[in-house]
Amino acid sequence: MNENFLPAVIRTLFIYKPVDTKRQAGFKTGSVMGVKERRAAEIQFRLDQILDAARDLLLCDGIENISISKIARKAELGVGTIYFYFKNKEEIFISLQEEGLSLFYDMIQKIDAKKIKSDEKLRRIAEAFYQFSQEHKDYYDIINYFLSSSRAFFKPELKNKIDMSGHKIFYLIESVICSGMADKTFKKADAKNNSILFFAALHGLLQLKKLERTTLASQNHADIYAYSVETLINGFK
Amino acid sequence: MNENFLPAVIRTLFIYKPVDTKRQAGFKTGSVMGVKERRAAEIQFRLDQILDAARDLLLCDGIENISISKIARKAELGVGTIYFYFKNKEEIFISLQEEGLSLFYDMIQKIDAKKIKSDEKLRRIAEAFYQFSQEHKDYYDIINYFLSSSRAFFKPELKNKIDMSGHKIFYLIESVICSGMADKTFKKADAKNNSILFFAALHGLLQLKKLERTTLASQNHADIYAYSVETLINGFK
DNA sequence: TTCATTTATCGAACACCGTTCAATATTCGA
DNA sequence: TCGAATATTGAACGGTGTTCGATAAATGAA
Repeated sequence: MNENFLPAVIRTLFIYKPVDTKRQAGFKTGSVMGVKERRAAEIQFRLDQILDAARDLLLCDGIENISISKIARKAELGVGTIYFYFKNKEEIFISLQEEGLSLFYDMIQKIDAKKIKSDEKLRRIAEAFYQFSQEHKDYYDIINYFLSSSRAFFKPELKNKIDMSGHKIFYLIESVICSGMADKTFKKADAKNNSILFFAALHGLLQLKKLERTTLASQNHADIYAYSVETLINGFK
Repeated sequence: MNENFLPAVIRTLFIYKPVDTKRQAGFKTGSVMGVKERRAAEIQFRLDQILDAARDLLLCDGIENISISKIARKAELGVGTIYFYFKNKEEIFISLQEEGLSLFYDMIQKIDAKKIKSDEKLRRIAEAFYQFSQEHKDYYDIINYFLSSSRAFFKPELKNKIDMSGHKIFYLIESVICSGMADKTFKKADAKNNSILFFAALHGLLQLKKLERTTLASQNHADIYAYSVETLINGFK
């Protein structure tokens, strides 16, 4: 049956899913919402719909198994519609990466809020990073997707979106180190550089996890990680 | 023209390239080489032929633009032939990665051979790593391809091949740190753990290079790297 | 030499992928 | 009510990695 031969109103009510889903979500023409607002809400609805599908796929099947056609099928949309809302696959990935970074930020932000010494904060942040890479492996994968991609640089606008979320994390670590220097827990040094070193080292160590049991030999990776965290923190003191 | 209708001998001499290339390479039937040896040499010849093509593509067009069909075209072989000599694309990549690791090993091995203090050796190794990531970017990319892939683990046999080359590098760094501990340049500690931390930190820092000028803000990446190397080495003292 | 077996080569075929685009439907503002 | 703008679609495109049956060449035993 070719749906296109049905009167539009019938299609809208019974077949034409996109509109139908919007209706279900409670969008109404009328005086409650202005036209502009409703449009904005509808666009947001579609963006969420697509990202929900993409996130499902990420968390279920892993980053390697996300494809536009799968996203489209799961979101009950056509492939072309995806490209109406996102410039390309990378842009969808960036949104998911932002979710991941934001999730991680929340974790370390809670640690920062605690009334504990700076060195202990760093220790717990490192612990949280390790935990994040294990328990939210898929989000961690998608963060790595950008961090370790071989394309030399991102297009400026994409880069900015990525960096917004990343910057907050670096900044938090830097501020922890800074206050550690203020209360003499840490010796005076370049806090920004130290925060980058700290993060980079943890990141590098997590990447080496897959060499566990061969190159890293009998060593237990978690032990190496814990040892390294202590060594780094001691270096700051 | 369908080559298959030509008598076999004609095809062999004028058209059937594979045999032709082998001939050019000087393989002869006869008493000089045993049959087994010649076969082994021919196989090696094909392996090299394929890897040469793959390496050319890697160094010319970058890791993202290597495809089996391109390798086949460049090597003047059929696609199927590639799969007769390599199980899959990953296996070709592993061979190239081994080349890269071996190249890097040679660089740091020369440093290790010098009669300089251990801390200076580490400094120069770090420098060499940075240099390697810049001047042999394509080799560095293909090393990262495996280090940062999201597939949880490699099949055991592949893993072993990867680790053979990687292990030597870690071992060399460890031995430098070890002898530094012996002559009191470094304080006593777990040399293996320290070597892993050292390498992981450098690796992490190099990955962060692409955040230069945004998340890393105005900071110059080379400066951060140099600072970090000093900080790490000081931590070992 | 003959001839079956093994080894080697090939490229079409397969099932995907990300992306584009003309066709079309819907909504909007005048 | 009627263009214009917006939204949706899926087929089509040119690519990917991999498989496989057809076929040729080399081998070794009879």
